[in-house]
Amino acid sequence: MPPEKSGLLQGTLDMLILKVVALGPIHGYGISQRIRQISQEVLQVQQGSLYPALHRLQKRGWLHAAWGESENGRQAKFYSLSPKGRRQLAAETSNWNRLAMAVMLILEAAQ
Amino acid sequence: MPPEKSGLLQGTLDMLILKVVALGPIHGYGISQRIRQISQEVLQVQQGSLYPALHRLQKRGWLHAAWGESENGRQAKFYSLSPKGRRQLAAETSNWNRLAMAVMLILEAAQ
DNA sequence: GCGCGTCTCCTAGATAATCTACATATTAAG
DNA sequence: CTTAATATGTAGATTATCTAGGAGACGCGC
Repeated sequence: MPPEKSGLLQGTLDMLILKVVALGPIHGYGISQRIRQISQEVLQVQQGSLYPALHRLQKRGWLHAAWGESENGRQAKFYSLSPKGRRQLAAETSNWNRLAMAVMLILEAAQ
Repeated sequence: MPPEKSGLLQGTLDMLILKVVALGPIHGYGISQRIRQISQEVLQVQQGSLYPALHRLQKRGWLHAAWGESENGRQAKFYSLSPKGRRQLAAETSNWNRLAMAVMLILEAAQ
């Protein structure tokens, strides 16, 4: 039963990445740390999910990537949000809100 | 791009079904209607998702099924929640709350 | 009596996201 | 000198959900 060990809600990864990148240019490894940190250790992005997702988002023109130097002086690929990515983030966020509210309506339905 | 046409948040269907069944015995077709209705048309469960899910939940011992007669006098399979199913619903609900709160933390992170 | 929409069940195959597990290189710390 | 952390990546498995079918029964309008 993998659902309970899942560190993510399926379908939210793209949105989470876009949001974190929207806070400022950041490299892949940093994105996963930031998501963990902001979510207080609740959300954990596996590397096997992270990198394919980054490539996917880049391919769709939502992220731009450029090699640079990390805080520790290492080579790292820094991602930033394109205008298209910004629009996508807005769309996904509003969709998430609609759906999450709807789920809560069900969960709070009178016993 | 299927994410925006999705009538569901991936991974929540089992929980939604368990919750609706927890409100009282109900047949499959009724479950999908009820989810749509309570969610104010936001959540839409396709039949191709619904029936496999019901069989899955039954197989895991969370639901019990029995043939009966619907409100319209037709043959319908009525589902009810087993004790195991009740525990599962509680677990999934608390997990959902944890994850949904964490997602919101990210989405509300300072710009 | 016919056709149509709705109710109610079902399955097969496609799609796509995420995970596990692996591989690699560099640096810091012990 | 070896382990942990930083940083990137891929291949293959798993699994949920969707699309697109099929089927039977009932009620209603004509």
